[in-house]
Amino acid sequence: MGEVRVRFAPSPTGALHIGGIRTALYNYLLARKLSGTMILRIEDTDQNRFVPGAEEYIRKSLEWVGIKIDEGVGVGGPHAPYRQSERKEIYRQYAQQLIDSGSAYYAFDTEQELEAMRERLKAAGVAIQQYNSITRMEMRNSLTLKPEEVNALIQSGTPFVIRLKIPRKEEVRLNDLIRGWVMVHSSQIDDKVLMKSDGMPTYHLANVVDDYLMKITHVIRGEEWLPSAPLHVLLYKYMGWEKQMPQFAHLPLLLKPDGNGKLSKRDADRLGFPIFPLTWQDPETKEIATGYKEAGYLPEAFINFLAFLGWNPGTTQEIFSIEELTSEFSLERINKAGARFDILKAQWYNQHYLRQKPLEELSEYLHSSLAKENIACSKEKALKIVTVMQDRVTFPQDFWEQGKFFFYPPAAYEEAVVAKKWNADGAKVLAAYRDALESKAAFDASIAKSTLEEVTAALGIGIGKVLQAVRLTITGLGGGPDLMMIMEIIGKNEVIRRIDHALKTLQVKVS
RNA sequence: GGUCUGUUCGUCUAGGGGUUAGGACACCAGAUUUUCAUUCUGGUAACACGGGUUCGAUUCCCGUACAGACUACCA
Repeated sequence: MGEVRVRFAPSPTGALHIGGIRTALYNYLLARKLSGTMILRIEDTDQNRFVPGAEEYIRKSLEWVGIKIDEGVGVGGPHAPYRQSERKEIYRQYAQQLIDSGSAYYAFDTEQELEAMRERLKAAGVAIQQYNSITRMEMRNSLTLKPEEVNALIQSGTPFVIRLKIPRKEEVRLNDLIRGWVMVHSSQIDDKVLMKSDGMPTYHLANVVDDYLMKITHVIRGEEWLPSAPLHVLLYKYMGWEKQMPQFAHLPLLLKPDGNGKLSKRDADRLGFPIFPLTWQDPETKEIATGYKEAGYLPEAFINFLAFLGWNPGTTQEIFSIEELTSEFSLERINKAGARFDILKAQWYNQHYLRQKPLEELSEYLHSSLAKENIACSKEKALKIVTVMQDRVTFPQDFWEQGKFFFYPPAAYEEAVVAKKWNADGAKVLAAYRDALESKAAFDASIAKSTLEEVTAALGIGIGKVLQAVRLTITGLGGGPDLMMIMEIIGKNEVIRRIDHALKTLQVKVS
């Protein structure tokens, strides 16, 4: 076999969702694994559903997750254009070829006539109500009309579509790389529209023509396409392209976390997790949907997580860089069954990758994001904070969200902790600790600790008895990173200020 | 309804005619951390059901159930 060529062919009808990204990823992994070419084709043949900005969104999303396009929209290539709306003439020619060879025909039926036909069949108790080898003979098309009539209709500008003439009885077989042999009888397939009355091709025609012309070797797409794959096989056959027909691999679907059905944006909204890679604002409704990127997911975590939703290496290794994925990936190890989506696993991956990040990078991140909020923070302080916080965070923003006490005194003291840990001994120690700290020239974590030890020893109070009260005083919380490090980071003066404040406001509670 | 595709712990999955059915996430417990989290150790938990085939079936075959997709001049 020659060079491997795969394509990701989304339709620009809105934001690309997570399932689409996974499809793109599998295509990309196969291309890289086999030193092939990854093509991006935009399937914008439905003018009604076109959404401005969607194409750019697709490109940016792929870029964010690290999927590089070798050929296609945005990068060009030998088979340009890669936007189907710009290839209209090509499809028209091939549709004509099909008509000439007798594999397709013109149909002039109106929407009402089609509806009436379906109603009639339904009323008669016919199981399938479709335009097929039987019903087409009673419709208005170039099979039932005289050639002169057909010509007259076309000349007069009557809207028409071109339909594929599906044989009445033929066993259509295809060997799916994931599912094995799939057989469908042609009587189950309808005479699909190939060219719409607006002159645009439908997915079926455009897809087959482009895959052929662009020399695609593997069609990797979602399982929702499996039912129409036999139709595509027939198209290859009627075009005379059987030998060049790509191999098919239909991917299992992503299912909603709870209940039944496939994963949808509604589930994501309802359960509170992102469904899009990047934040997307619907140009119509203006509704904003937060993306994985903005929610704090690292692209490497996102990719690792996604790759494992339907694929596994067959070993117990679960952490894979994109490079490792490309070398281990294989179509054979893709599952058949749909995968239920679980955001908790994505969070675990994120936490893992975040911990692998170099401290310098994290502190740089913290420093710059604080600067954006106009919060003063030296680089040294940022580095200390991320050092002490790194193994407690899941998302980068947690450094700030769970570490506000590094910048502000507690706005309130956690009720439960006050009730349980604040006591007279604590207040007594704190008052003495405050004075002891004030008298010391130097200050850091170890001095903070030794001073506290001295004070508690002098008062004859166990340090464990009051430590939580000290923490409460400094952070307002019952848990957090090493207290002595927190004190070092905020500095002696701030520690004293917070103790004074706590003594003033919390004292009353013990009297 | 019809066609097609599926079905191993709660979830993602490994495995495959004879296994203590393995791992990960989640959950629970213990240890460490004079806090919480981390970390470590341990634990609960699965072959949808019914028939075959077979010495033996979770694994192969057939049904049933359940689930999903498709059934447009949408992709």
